[in-house]
Amino acid sequence: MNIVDISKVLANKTRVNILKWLKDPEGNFPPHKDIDHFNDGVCVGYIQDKAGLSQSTISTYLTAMQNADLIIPTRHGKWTYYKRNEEVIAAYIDTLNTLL
Amino acid sequence: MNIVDISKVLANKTRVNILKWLKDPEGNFPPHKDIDHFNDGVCVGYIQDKAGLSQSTISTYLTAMQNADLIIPTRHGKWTYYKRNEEVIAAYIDTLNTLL
DNA sequence: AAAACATATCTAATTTTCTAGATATGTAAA
DNA sequence: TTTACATATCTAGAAAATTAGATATGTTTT
Repeated sequence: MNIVDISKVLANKTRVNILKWLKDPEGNFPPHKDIDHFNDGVCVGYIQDKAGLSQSTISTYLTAMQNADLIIPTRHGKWTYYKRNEEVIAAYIDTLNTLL
Repeated sequence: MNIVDISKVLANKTRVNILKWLKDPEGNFPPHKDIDHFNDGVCVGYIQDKAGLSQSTISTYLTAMQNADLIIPTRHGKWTYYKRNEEVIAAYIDTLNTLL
């Protein structure tokens, strides 16, 4: 858990929004076509539509967020689903609380 | 209180260190020559010495941190002292806790 | 008033981030 | 076994961040 790397992720409105949206997938995204739940998060295409940025940009963002351990990917067929890594998010805030 | 602007400040090791150091000025800096307390924080020169970066870089960092409302400047004679803005720091962490 | 000192701002070079188009890869459908 | 589709990676140009030297500003001292 790296404060600077995670802060870099949060230093961008779209990436902060993605984390917020993933907190309530049912409320923020349409249902998936292949599965009827959001247990593994949301597919890239939906996130892209909501963010209004290009496919490659969103993929780059998601990869950076995954490298910072903020989100967890799961492959379902041809889709990749991303969900929040609540442990790391909580640990980050906890660290800010004590160390900062 | 802007999440992205504050996160940009935290996206740099030296700036995070400055916030940490300012949490305990007595423990991290030598006493000032003109005054015998740290009520208004620490002068720029001491922060510069501790960080090991150039005067202009540290001044630029401190200005960015001040623009994000993370620190508060006070002028004493020819020195500028900087102290933490605890309200904004707490509000930032609070916002992360609920919104994020 | 001049010199000295602390800090801020200007300028500029280097590095990093942002962003998207083109292309590659992996999976499913025809 | 092509074709279509979803996502990832490559490439590259534009914008922003990093950093320091030079210079300006404000304050104190001589």
